[in-house]
Amino acid sequence: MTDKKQHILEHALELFAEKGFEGTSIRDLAARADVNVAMVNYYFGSKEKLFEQLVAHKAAYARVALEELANNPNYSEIEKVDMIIDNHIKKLFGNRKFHRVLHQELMLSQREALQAAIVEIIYPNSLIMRGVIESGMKSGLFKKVDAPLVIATITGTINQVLLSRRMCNKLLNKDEAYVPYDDTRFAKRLADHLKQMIRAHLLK
Amino acid sequence: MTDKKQHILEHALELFAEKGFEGTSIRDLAARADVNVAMVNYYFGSKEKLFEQLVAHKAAYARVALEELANNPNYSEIEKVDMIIDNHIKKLFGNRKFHRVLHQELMLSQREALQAAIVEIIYPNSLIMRGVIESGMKSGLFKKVDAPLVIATITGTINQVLLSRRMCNKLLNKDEAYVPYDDTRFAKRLADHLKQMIRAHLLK
Amino acid sequence: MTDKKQHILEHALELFAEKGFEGTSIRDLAARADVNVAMVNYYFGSKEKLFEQLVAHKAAYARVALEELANNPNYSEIEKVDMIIDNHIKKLFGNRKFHRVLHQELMLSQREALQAAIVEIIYPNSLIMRGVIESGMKSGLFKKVDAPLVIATITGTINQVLLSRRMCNKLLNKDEAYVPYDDTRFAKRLADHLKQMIRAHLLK
Amino acid sequence: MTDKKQHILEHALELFAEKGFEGTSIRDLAARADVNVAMVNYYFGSKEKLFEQLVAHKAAYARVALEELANNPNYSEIEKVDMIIDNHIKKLFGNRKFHRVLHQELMLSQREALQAAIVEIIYPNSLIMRGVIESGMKSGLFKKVDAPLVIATITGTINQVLLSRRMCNKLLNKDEAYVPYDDTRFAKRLADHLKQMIRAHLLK
DNA sequence: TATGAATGAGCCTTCATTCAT
DNA sequence: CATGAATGAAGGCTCATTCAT
Repeated sequence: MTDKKQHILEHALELFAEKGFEGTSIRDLAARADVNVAMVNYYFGSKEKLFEQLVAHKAAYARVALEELANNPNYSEIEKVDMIIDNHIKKLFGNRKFHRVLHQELMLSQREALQAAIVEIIYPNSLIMRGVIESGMKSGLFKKVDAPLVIATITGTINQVLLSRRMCNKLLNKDEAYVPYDDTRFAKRLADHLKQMIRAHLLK
Repeated sequence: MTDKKQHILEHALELFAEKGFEGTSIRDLAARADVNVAMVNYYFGSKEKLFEQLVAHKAAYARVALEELANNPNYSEIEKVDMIIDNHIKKLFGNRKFHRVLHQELMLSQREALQAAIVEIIYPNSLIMRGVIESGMKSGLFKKVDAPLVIATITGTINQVLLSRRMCNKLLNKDEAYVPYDDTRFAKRLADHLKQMIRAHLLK
Repeated sequence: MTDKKQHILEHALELFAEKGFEGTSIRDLAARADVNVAMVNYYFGSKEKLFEQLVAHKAAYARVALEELANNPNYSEIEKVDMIIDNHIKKLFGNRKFHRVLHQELMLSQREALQAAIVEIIYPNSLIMRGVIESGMKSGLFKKVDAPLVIATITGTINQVLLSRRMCNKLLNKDEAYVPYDDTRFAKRLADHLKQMIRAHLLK
Repeated sequence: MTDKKQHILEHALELFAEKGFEGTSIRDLAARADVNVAMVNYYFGSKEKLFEQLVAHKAAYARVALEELANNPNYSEIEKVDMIIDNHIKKLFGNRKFHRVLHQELMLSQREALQAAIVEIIYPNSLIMRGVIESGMKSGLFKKVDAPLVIATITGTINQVLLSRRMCNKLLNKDEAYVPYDDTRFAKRLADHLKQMIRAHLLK
């Protein structure tokens, strides 16, 4: 992919995250990326296709494998859960703009095809988490729990603080200027909370 | 409020939930509610004000008596937590369209005033939950936990399954036609998961 | 005519003078006159008809007779010219809002029928002036002059200072807040100028 | 400036002169100039800015060398006045559409910024005339006169016949089809009237 | 007589997109 | 490969007017 396309995608991500798909105009985008308005259609065909390419392009990050971790026999299931939590927080915090864009789309009932694609991006990680949890249950290390909902808890808790900074800050009693996602202490705090809770829930 | 206004608000809620604020045009809205396009501006002044009124109107439901529950001395803190979970699931499931609309807006960095209003709607519930948890910690019933993040877990878990039916079904291995939110067994399943996990996390 | 109609016409005159016909909405008008928007159509049938009635109603003032003066044998023609000038200034200054409305319409090539009506309002006065001037020429008191253009000079000079206060003040080196039309000294100054010039032009 | 812009401006001038600023819609304008409705905003940004550019563009004609004439020592003041009158009539007759547009705006109390711009266009000419008259008074050639009002007479007389053809024809006893502004004999007649009158008024 | 509610048409503007170069 | 020019469609909104009461 050319640098220019990369450049446009990068700025598009920001704008979509800030203003949503409909709220972002090609003019906005061209202005922000400092390219001609015709460039977008020239490179991507349409605004919608740009959006799809953005998802496809950025999705790469999501496909870095939790898999290895899941298959590694050197760790116990509970250690794997801990690592998954750490890994997940790090990844989502680092890609929070993209993550917001995904969730915006997921929430709407338009662009169904894209939604399916997004699910395919997000779901594999869930599957791996599930594998670990079920393995833990089978081996007798974990209690019998509702694995899908445990996963919903892990991702849901992270999303809850990730998707709206305003809401997050209110919850944490922070002032509006605080950016929790750049604060490694907050990442640790969140990870600790999740690990502790999930351990209490899973371990016999 | 007149029936017509109610009527418009009801349909607007649907559309906003499906297509987002920007994605919904006044013409869409008028067509869905079967009124003249000028009606919307006649009644509400502008699309934005319609949205605000929608939030203000629907927000009424949110001010139900969680507070009474929290202050009721007949229940222990852990019982209160259970009840809060049940109450929360019921309330959010029943108003999921509105809830989706709120979260869409919350995710974007536009219409700041509206966001602040939304926070004011959602936050009080968090505050009450927090009071219960802290009371439980003080009384020695609960372990020392990160109360704000416990709340994030409760609301985040519910949101995770609520905000995207497609994602939820995928997670649960259900087919696409399944509507978990109308299935009381699913509500119970979710409540059980949350209660069990939160109990494990909170109780000494 | 009812008080209410009068009331509406009065406020309509102001608005039309300030903002023009197209620039004035029935809503503006209803708000300014503090009546229901439907009143205007109820009373006058349409915005255009209101305008026509406004012209017809206010035109009455214009038909107060210069005639008597013109036919009065006790005055010489030059005395009559002086009186016509004084009379004209007084009348136009006193009805400057209406006069502005007339000239706005006269300048546009819409509402042709109305234009004809406006000409009929203004023209008679010209005719009388013309009679006086021609009588003066015939009696040998006046030089041979271009009577229609003399009239154009009298009315044109008054209009020049009357139709745009901003331009008038600039010309007179007055600040923007000055309202020349309420200042009797300015009326006298204008009359003196016209009389002196017209006398120099007419008298042998 | 591109041909297309010129083209639009030309037709816009016509329409504004016929129907006023508010009375002219962008659709009218696009239809008359045979361009897309979006073109106007593409080129000018808004209807109001189009108008401003129209004024700015056409105003160029107004900055002709009246000044040189006024400063030319080879002519006496009365000769200069004569030349100013000729020059003024020629200029205004030749740009009567533009001139009507200016006066329409000048008459209304909206778009104040534009009015100020218009005054800046028209006023310099007045200033030059004034300089000539005052110079004549100082040199003893002219009587003591009210210079600003002499200018009001010159411009006012021309405007009086210029701004409404209908009124002008009525005054001149011409039929409605007559176009005085294309008739050089009428221009001469008007010039003769003004020169003769102003001479009688000014010269000792 | 008087008016709040309702409407279809039209307003200016911006949109995503296409095209000629 | 890149882009300024151009466009039809749609955007939110206001208009004068009508209607039921």
